[in-house]
Amino acid sequence: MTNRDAIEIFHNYLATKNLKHSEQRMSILQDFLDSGKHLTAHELFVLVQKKTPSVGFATIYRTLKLLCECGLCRELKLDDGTTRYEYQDETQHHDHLICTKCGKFVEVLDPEIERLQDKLFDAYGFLPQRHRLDLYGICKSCNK
Amino acid sequence: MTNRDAIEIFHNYLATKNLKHSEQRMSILQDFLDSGKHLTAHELFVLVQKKTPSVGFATIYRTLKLLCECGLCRELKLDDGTTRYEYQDETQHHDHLICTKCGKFVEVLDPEIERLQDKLFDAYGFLPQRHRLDLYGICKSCNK
DNA sequence: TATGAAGTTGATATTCATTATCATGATGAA
DNA sequence: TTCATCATGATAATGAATATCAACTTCATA
Repeated sequence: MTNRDAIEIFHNYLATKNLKHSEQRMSILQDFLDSGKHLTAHELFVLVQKKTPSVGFATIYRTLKLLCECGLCRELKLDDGTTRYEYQDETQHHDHLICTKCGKFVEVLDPEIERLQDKLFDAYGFLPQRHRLDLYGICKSCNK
Repeated sequence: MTNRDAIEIFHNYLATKNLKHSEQRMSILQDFLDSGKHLTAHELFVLVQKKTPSVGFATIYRTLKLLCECGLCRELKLDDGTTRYEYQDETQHHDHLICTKCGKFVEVLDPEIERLQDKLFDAYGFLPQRHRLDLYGICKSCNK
């Protein structure tokens, strides 16, 4: 999915909800797309402020909420209590390897694990909705 | 592991840290052990207050922290933002199936998934520390 | 069993992330 | 251009968790 696609998804979502465009929303989306992934709200705030200093903190949260609603963003509540937001390509689910020293995120996917998870849902009579797998460890460069 | 074992672990931990026993700590541990698992701090607070009304909120948090430190308790930060504490039998790691309607927790374990996770750590050169797998869905009784 | 150093407590203040409020400003269909 | 509606920034408010502090316990020692 290109940035253009993402922007269109956002526009369409605003349209269906009778919401309006705004410079702030576009600016936030742009920085969100351009930046590395897995930002905190505060980190995104700092990024956006560089180009659009007038943007307020509340608008960051409001826009992140919209992005989550339209599927472009995923909210990650980590075990250390922080919340991070990552750009989500709907077509590409993944889990995370997280370095507990430097905070590095690696996106991983193991089809076999995914399959076994569905088997677990099934075994307990659950209707699967989503899952959350975070693998915490120490990355190669931190482990020297 | 019996409750008696757990209490001994807690006592030993206090001893090694030169910490003291107290009625409050024992009362909290007892309720924590007796109750169902996966309590919020507030739920535990309410439980404890029934028997020991004078116990303050801060002491609940302080004691939960100690219990986590000595391995009797695991803190779960859930995707809905709530934090729950579960009694942890060190010998028995498990993951969770969580019903998004009624909040039911089912403890599950798939040795094959565990094995594949270690393979993932390995494939990316990570030193494994821990992981976190939450499966969200709708349980049988909520799906009727 | 009395002492006292050190740890513990409850109440409360504080912090921090997030959300709600509200007066003012921006958007866009007509 | 109008104007109903929505969005915004500033700020207040919330809620969970932690820090502070004076008063109270604990427990090793005398």
